Amino acid sequence: MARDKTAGGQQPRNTFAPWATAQERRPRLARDELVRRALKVLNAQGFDGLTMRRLAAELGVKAASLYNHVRNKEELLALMADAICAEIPDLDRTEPWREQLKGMAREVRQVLMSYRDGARVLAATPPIGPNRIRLIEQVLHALQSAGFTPAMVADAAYIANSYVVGFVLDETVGRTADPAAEKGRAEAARAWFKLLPAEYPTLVALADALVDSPADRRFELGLEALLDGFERRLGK
Amino acid sequence: MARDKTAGGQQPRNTFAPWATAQERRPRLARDELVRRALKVLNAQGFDGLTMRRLAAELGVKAASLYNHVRNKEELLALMADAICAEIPDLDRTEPWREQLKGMAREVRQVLMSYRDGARVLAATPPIGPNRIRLIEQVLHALQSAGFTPAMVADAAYIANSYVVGFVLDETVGRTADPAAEKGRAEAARAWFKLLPAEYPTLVALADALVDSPADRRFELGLEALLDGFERRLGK
DNA sequence: ACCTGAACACCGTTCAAGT
DNA sequence: ACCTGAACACCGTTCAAGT
Repeated sequence: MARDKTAGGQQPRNTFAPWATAQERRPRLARDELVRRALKVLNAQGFDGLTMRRLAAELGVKAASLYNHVRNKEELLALMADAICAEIPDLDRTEPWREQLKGMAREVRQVLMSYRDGARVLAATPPIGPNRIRLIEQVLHALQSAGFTPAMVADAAYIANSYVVGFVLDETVGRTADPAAEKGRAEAARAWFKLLPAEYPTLVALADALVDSPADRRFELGLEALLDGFERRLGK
Repeated sequence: MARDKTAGGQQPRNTFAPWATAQERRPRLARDELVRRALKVLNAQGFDGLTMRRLAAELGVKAASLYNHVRNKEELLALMADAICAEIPDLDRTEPWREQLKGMAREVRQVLMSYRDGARVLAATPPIGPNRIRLIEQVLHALQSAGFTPAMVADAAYIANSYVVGFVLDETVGRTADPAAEKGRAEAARAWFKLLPAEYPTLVALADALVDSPADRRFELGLEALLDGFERRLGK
């Protein structure tokens, strides 16, 4: 009873496990579909709204069924993180190391921003998926080829990753999808800054600069600053 | 019934609300005590284990009572974040701007690391408490006095904050309190790195450098790199 | 002014039972 | 091989009721 509530469709009734009857067992497909749908729920509900029960409902299934495909929510999140990273393209090895790292950082930020709370998924999850490792490998390679020492390669890669994810995390927190609401938030912040008591003169004076600082420019600035610092240590 | 389970003590039975009978109403004290205890629960149980119900138990009270002192858990977390920031000392205005920022960054990291999941509390919370604002004011002042443009002051302050919090967040994730377990984790990571398939030659080659990179050195490196980058833009 | 009991609407996860 | 019902041990939050 109560079947077919999920989609409006002419597709098979249960879009999650139709292959079970349609052909050979293909557990791989099930997992991929699971993750795809989990990302859909993430975009619709946000990180805190992504729930095993809601994902199950999205799949037209009961929550307990999910545990046939995934050990627990932690594993689901790890799979989601890797699926997100799968969208990040390979580095272009023909470019100089600085350009390679810059491109990678921009791509990571862009992909993370294309999902609601994408950075939170990455931050909540150990970097063990094949796609994340692929990216790490490439960053390490670019730095090593540039002539950095092994210790410096390791540190620079860590730092670059933590900068990008931390930045997007910061950028995302308390953010809404609605651009009108965003504008309201900005104006409220501006007014709030300007009304601060006199103990905070610099903050009041810089209120406009703080509110109007575009995240894109800020991201580039921090990135260039970091790369400047790395470059300076190329001879070690 | 079942009173006095909380402490082992000769203090008043209910250490949370004794002032209610002891003297005038002092709601301020109650809030401070609430936050103090919440931080204790945080250290004992971690961010995910910090629960309104557990905090209530720690205070010898039922969960519903907490809502007399705090609007909701979000507000509690904001108060906790500000209490943590209260421990971070003022900048020393007699020092050059670089030293001031470096000192602040180190202090923030140190204080965040002194609490279990301290960085998660900061990251989950908007920077609106008086102590956080005090720190922002001081960083802005240091940068402005150094001669950076308003836009650059705003960006550099944002970036510095996001670097420090992001770094500690990264540093903390999946970490345990037990140093023996930490050592085990490191060795497992080393072995895991070395066993990666041949598509990841750089990662395998750098396994030792990656595992042995001390977080302190890494933090300093990223910090110096950022400050180098900022300094380079002093003339704008 | 504060605390409590009881409830509401949720969580993640397990497990015997079904097909 | 997979899904379900039912349960377990939790969540945050509200609200009428007590003192």
